Amino acid sequence: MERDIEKQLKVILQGTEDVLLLDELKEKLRESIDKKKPLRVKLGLDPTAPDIHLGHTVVLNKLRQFQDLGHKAILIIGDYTARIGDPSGRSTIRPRLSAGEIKENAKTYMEQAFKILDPERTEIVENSRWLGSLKLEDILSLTSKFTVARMLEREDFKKRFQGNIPITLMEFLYPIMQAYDSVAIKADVELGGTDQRFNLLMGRELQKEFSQPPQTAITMPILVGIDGVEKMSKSLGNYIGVTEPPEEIFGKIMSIPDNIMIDYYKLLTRLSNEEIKKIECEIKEGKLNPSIAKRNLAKIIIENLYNKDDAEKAEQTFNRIFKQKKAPDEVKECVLSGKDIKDGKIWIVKLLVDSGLADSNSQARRLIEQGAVKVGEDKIENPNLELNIEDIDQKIIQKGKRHFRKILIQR
RNA sequence: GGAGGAGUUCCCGAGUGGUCAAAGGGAGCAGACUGUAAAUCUGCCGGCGUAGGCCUUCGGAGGUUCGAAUCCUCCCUCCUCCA
Repeated sequence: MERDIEKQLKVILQGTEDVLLLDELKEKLRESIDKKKPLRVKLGLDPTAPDIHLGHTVVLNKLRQFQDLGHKAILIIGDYTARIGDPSGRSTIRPRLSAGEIKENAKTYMEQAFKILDPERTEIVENSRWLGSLKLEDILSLTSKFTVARMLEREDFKKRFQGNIPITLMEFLYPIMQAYDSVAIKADVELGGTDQRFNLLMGRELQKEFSQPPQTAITMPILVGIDGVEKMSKSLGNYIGVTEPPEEIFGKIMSIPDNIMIDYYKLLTRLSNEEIKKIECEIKEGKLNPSIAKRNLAKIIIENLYNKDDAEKAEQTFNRIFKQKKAPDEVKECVLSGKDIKDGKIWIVKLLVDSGLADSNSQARRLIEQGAVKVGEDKIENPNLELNIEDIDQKIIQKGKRHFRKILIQR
């Protein structure tokens, strides 16, 4: 029994930032094992954007681990809360979304979340189910349980308040609604990023008000984006989407700064602490080449989202392009038709723009001047060059290291 | 309701009558190098033109002026303070 608890704990605690409270969690596990009753583990996702990225998967992975330990995952689609917008970590008010947008987003969210979760052991609920039917009376009753001072204890609210940056009353309501979700589904555990700490704690408090045992709050570190600086987010453009093609993911992982690699290992793979420590040490001692470690990381991540084959292929493509400096097997095609061809010739600048390799003539010209353009094996140096279409049919045109187009002439 | 402040090129941000397509930083792209699309260094970074040059841009619309991102008028948006 004790060993069982320890075993589960080890998995659960992997990579976590904080557990409130750990002793409570142990008790819950004990009871769960004792009565063979799985824990109800809550994760709320607000469908505020159509795609999920690796940042979201940190917490999804944790939920998956709970599932693998036999617990029940309860995924709350925050279709109602999305309309308010979580103020966590924000310095400004969020733009509000329409019901239609939210519905669309929720759909893709689900599909993508199941790249990680086991659908068999997941319960999905939309929080509009209970939040939507609350009456003003109910809301008054809920809000009466919390004080303004308590709200302002929260770091981001405090900062905004002190910095004279507006906070709407609606935003104050957000944590309360999220807390109410926990009451509604009787959560034993709630997962979230560290920025969710306050919201998770509110859940505990509200559950107590409703005479429920308070949920254990487990927070996961926030994943830093591929720029290595800001947190991963779509709006900052430093993200890797879970639906991106394997080759793209591979490349993006290879482009993360070395110094965040270990964090990625910790948060995006299910390797044990020991295994990760080992990798870290070997890199430090010079036994393991960081680029190899990064390759492995990329493969593990792709394997989780796709499968082993795709991971292998992605690596091969990468090798082809960067090691052998060759075009990949599959190259986007660019079909040229009559209108840009004059007397059987086409201007190189035009070709670059038409194929989408350059945004404008000026840019294309600059690229050529910088020696970034190749047609077939030949580097192009003259921006005024006119190419015979006979010579370039089926050839590959390349911009920089990694952008290729195969030319097809349509007659 | 009253008073004040702000809106600049993808983002941040400098710029208060000509030398402004607009400093600086970031992002992006390219080149060199490498262990990688890391790091570092260098270049490019509104559009059109082979080029001289031309065109469009500084919240919007007008106006003053030989000339405006910069001055004036009106409008729009955002923010702060007082109530």
